[in-house]
Amino acid sequence: MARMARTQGSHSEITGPRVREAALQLFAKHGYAAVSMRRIASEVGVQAGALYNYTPDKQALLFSLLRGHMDDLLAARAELRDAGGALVRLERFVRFHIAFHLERPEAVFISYMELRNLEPENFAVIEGLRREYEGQLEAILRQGAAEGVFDVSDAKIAALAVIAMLTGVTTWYRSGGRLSVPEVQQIYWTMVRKAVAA
Amino acid sequence: MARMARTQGSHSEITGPRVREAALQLFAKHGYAAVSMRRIASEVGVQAGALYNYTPDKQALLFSLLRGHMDDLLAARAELRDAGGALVRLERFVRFHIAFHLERPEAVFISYMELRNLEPENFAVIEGLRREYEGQLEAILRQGAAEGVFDVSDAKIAALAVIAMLTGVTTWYRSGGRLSVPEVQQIYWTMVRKAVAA
DNA sequence: TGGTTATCTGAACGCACGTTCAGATCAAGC
DNA sequence: GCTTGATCTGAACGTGCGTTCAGATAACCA
Repeated sequence: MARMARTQGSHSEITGPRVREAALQLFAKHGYAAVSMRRIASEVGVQAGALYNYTPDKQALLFSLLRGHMDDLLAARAELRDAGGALVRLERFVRFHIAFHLERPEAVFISYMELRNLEPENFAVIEGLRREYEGQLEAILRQGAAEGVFDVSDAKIAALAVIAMLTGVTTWYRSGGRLSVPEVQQIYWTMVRKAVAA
Repeated sequence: MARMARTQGSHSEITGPRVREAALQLFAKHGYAAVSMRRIASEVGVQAGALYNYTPDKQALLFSLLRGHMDDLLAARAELRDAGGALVRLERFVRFHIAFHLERPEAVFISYMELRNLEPENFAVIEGLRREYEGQLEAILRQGAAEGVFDVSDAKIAALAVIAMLTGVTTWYRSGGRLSVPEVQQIYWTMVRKAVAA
């Protein structure tokens, strides 16, 4: 006797997140274009058609993942206490950035790699959120320059350089490896502090 | 009257490089998996079948591009004078890395993005070449630590951090923009020098 | 318990993919 | 100028793609 339609225990609150999680992992591992809807469905344990209960199409699924990641990033950053002198603000930023990014390496990966697979208007949205985040670091660097504790000839470039350096941890860090997250934070914070110091 | 086969002016010395160049540009812009052989062929002005005079398959084409890029990188680096104290060696490395990478942004891009589309044994080759390059910077940092001019707690991590920061220039630099290459080199060299200074 | 809605299957659609190959045409050397 | 080999066309192959949808079944609610 064939099971032909709605399956036992099926629930959108369960299947929905599983679809997103499977897509995230597969996109990170193989790339958006290389992953088929059928492959995502098979990971979830469902037929391909069922995915369309959760996304209007494949592109929207990718965008939703990137958008969610950027929203999470900005929300987590907004929850951080952010008062004080430029030096302590920078230290908080550095430690936050590393911890946040090491917690979700797949989302970080696709947020950098799959931008080009976004339709132009979707791309613009993500790009805008990213610039907002970069702008926060830039503001800290400017504050420090004004306070006289930092010496950066170009705050915008310095912000991009620091973020590139910090985000790079996701390419080599392996949990359970030689270094713990706090140790990594300490190493990078030391380098950043010296790099921008007056 | 239909032109049916070999076309006028066709030459492997001409078509071959054009195939590689078209593949490089398209892979960089849209990603390996998203670019079809037909699309590459159309860019070259040829039918898809003709590409197979120049590569056994699509995967080999990608690998050849990455391999060529890494070989170019190591060869160019090897041509550099590399004697002297750690400080001047580091400065040479930084300026070289920026100049080299800004000259071939597409190759840099795919060398980082399309690694996951390499078959395991091809991946291992590229990974090995990359480690060799990273090792050269690491050695400079160790030398500087021994000389007492650098203070880096972990030379391997510091090397990766510096390379990530430097390579990041390719994501924002636009030729004809606000900054010239020498200006960019100066900004980054200043930050790197301070970051690792004793 | 019965009716309604949410969820999923299975099949189908047209299309594009990577790759192969026989045959046509051009370039080059004698 | 003819022959030979290099180069390309055009068609074809099987496969897998994203997406749609009618119908079947489970979950839910009155």
